[in-house]
Amino acid sequence: MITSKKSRITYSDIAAEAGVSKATVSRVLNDDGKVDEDRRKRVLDTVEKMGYQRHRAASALASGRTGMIAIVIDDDLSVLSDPFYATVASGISRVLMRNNLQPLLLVAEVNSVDGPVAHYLQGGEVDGAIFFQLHESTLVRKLEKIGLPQVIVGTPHTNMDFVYVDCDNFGGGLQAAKHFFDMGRTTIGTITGDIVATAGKQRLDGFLQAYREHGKVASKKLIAQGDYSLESGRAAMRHLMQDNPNLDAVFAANDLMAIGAIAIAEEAGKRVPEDISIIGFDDSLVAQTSRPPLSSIKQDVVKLGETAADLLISKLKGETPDSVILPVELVSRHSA
Amino acid sequence: MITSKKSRITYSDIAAEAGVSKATVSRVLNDDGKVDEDRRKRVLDTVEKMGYQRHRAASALASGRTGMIAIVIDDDLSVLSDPFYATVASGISRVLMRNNLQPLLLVAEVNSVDGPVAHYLQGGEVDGAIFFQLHESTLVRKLEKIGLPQVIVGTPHTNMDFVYVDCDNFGGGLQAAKHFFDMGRTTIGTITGDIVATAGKQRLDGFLQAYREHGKVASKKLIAQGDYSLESGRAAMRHLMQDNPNLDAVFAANDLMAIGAIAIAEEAGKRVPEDISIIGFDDSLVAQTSRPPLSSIKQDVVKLGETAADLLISKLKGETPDSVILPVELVSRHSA
DNA sequence: GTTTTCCTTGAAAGCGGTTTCTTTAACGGG
DNA sequence: CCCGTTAAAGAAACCGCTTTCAAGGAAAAC
Repeated sequence: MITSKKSRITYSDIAAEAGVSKATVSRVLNDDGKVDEDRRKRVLDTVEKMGYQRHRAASALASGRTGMIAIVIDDDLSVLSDPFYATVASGISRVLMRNNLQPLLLVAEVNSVDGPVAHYLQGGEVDGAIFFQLHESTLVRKLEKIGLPQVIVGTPHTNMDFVYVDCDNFGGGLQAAKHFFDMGRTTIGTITGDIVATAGKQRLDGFLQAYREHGKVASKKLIAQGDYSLESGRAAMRHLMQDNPNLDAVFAANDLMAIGAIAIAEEAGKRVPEDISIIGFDDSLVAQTSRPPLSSIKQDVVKLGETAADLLISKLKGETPDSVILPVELVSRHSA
Repeated sequence: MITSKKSRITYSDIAAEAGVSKATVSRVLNDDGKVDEDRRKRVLDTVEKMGYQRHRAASALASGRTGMIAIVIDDDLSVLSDPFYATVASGISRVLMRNNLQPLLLVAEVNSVDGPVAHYLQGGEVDGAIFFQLHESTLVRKLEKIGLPQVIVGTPHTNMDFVYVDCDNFGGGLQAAKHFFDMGRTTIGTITGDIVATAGKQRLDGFLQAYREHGKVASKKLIAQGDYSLESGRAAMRHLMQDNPNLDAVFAANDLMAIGAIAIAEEAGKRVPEDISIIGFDDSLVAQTSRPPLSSIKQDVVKLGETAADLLISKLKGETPDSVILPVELVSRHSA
């Protein structure tokens, strides 16, 4: 046997060894069907024996399919400190690799419709893209027109028929508020996130729904706006306590604001959870390290990524999958 | 002008339009030099005018260079909740894109020398790889032999001549302990991280160095081992306080353990920072949300990623860059 | 038994760049 | 003014895989 220096093994080698044509090898390796079972087996054995590895670039060039999926993350500083993205990405990565697809990480300014990212995605360098929820969906819309398969992590604002996956924000708000009612709390406030964005709005809507289900209406004074930052949580809590002397429960749209709220409550001499119960959202690390440990609405973030990848793969196959809403769950710690 | 349906613009188009050969176009676009300035300009103008975009796969096939860089992250659950990785990755991504390279995200089990990741990296699918510090460096060693350019984020255990980038762990420990001495503290303890791993060991060594510079030696009772988890921080702090009644300062090798330490100190009736000062490491989000806010050693994590990418690009050019240690800085909050 | 149809198989033409090799042109020296 | 030398430009081969197309053989239809 002539061991060639270090030249890679190609279809020609396989074909020669297995006594078939390159075309047949290709058909076998791409599950094209229409191949005699004997030959098929022979090819597969040879592939295995010779340790063949597909040359992606060659394949991409010939077929037009690159096997690359872009994970597009808007390069906003707030993104960086949030473990959420890394966790979702790991879920995505796992599923894609299992399907022989490569996750391409694009951290960049996404806002412009003809920035580098836009060009890149339109240039046929990827077979599909997974976007994280974005404020500006013009790019997504444009790519949709072009026909690039995409999936969005998070609920898009505009209710266009994008395929997306998100956790049950509404249900989370509902559960939190219900829990308070079940505890016998009466004056339940909420600190919202950015309610222009969908997640913030839905969490608030769920919260309001719980009031409705109890035949009540949440007065405006019980709703304070935040922006997901610690400081905004503190400010909002100050307003809530000032406007509602009997305040005995607060649902914050994320953990950071919840922690700010706890701090303010205790500074005002209130005990948590005895006097005021507090529930956050995300069940992040800070929820566990806070004192008292923060009760929080938990979402399965890895699953979020896995689902996004599954949806995209489904689209790649030409199917038209429905968007997915993943369930959330209240993790009871000490604060509620 | 005949506008072809949607066929992409190729070298042939450029060549025809500019009145040169494909070869010349290639030379211009790859900075091969040796091209007449006039033609060069003409080609570049034409490229601009026609909105040409390079076809990566074709380029990769012909040249053998894929333009892809793997970012390899060991798929360990602990990874997922740590924003560190995402932040580094964003730094990497930014620099790579600027250099027309693509970051490929590989989140997978890295440990095996012939697992899928290993095969992938050896298969010529990427031009280089950036590893996050790993316990098992056999794979890296193997790839080094093969000649794949790689850079490691974090200090490798084995002091082989891998190129790596890390923050100044030693300096961080040193600074923290020095700060305590400068404050007039006398009984300064430390809670170590995993001291089998390099970072943990170096932070401890820096800490010990401060003692030495003050002509003292830290007794063994002042060193408690942790494993970076909140609970281990609590346990270690209990030991420290028990063994050292006069304990008045603690340097913890990460923020999470520092927060555990604060909790234990306060439970024991000590005031932070009046009775006991505490400094953590990482300056993570939890340092800011903790009460009292945690003083911490801060590293520039984005820079870490950018540097890693710069180093790799340097290697790609055939240079042999030196490893880099980035400076750290003490962020004073309330706890020290 | 012969003709038609269906289906598997192989040959070959790309896919869009890169690179070697050859040609052509320019320049300087004798 | 001619020849040798050097440098830039072009032609063409090639990278490894996919896919069309035509051929051939088996099965089905007549």
